[in-house]
Amino acid sequence: MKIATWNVNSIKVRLPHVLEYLRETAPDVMLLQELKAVNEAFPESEIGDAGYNCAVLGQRTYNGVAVLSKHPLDDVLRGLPGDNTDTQARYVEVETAGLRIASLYLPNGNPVDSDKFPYKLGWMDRLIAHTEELLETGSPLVLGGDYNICPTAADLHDPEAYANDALCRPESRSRYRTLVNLGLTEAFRALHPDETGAYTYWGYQAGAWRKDHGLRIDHLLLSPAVADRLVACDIDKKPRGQTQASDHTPVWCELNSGEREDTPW
DNA sequence: ATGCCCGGAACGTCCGGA
Repeated sequence: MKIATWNVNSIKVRLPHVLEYLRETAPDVMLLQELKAVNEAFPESEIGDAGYNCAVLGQRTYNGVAVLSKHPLDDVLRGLPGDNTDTQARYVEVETAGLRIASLYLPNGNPVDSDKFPYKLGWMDRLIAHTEELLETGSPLVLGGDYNICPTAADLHDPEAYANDALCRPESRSRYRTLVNLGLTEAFRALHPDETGAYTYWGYQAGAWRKDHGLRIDHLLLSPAVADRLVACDIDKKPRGQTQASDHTPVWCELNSGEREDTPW
């Protein structure tokens, strides 16, 4: 089965691209971020016609996340636990296809001298705490989305220029490592340990796409039982090259059925 | 140089994005 994640930067503008992507690549589960639309404006009927059930946490103007699945969706959790005063729509988690799976849009955190940076770090602390609880349940888990984290200097075109950026700051990266070190596998890096120049985001400004000045900030994190099933993971650059593209492009992974193919003793 | 481009909200121009 295939799982993909994509920050679409407005579901209203990007719906034709999303429908085309679903038709061409047919993921079992598609995680979307930056819908920039309220629940009522989410194109559930068009996506339903394409064969997908939807779990949506929308918001006006900013944020907004969704999980689309060819399989039934159950036990939907809307919002990241740990702060009842947080009104930003950045997390939705479901049970589908035998997995616990979340679509997340981690705060950007810039500028780092504003309250946005501590908000990002606090959100990451809540994500770590919630993930610890999820792992304790033993459910196979996938956490996918726009993490707004460049894990290492190998994950962006110009590390020096971003040294003090919230995407690269040590406070951000250390929390990301803590999250992964709970026992998660980052799918792309696990299968492409030495690849450089692999990006999922190219800004709209300064010809970044044309010059391949990108960042790898969209990730799929897998719990151990899911990582055991990982057979492929890659970045689909095609959507970023289309006219009226999102500034992000999809990342996907392929999981086998979980049946061991070797002969048991 | 925190702007270059883009989407949203709104109707002039600013905010947020990363």
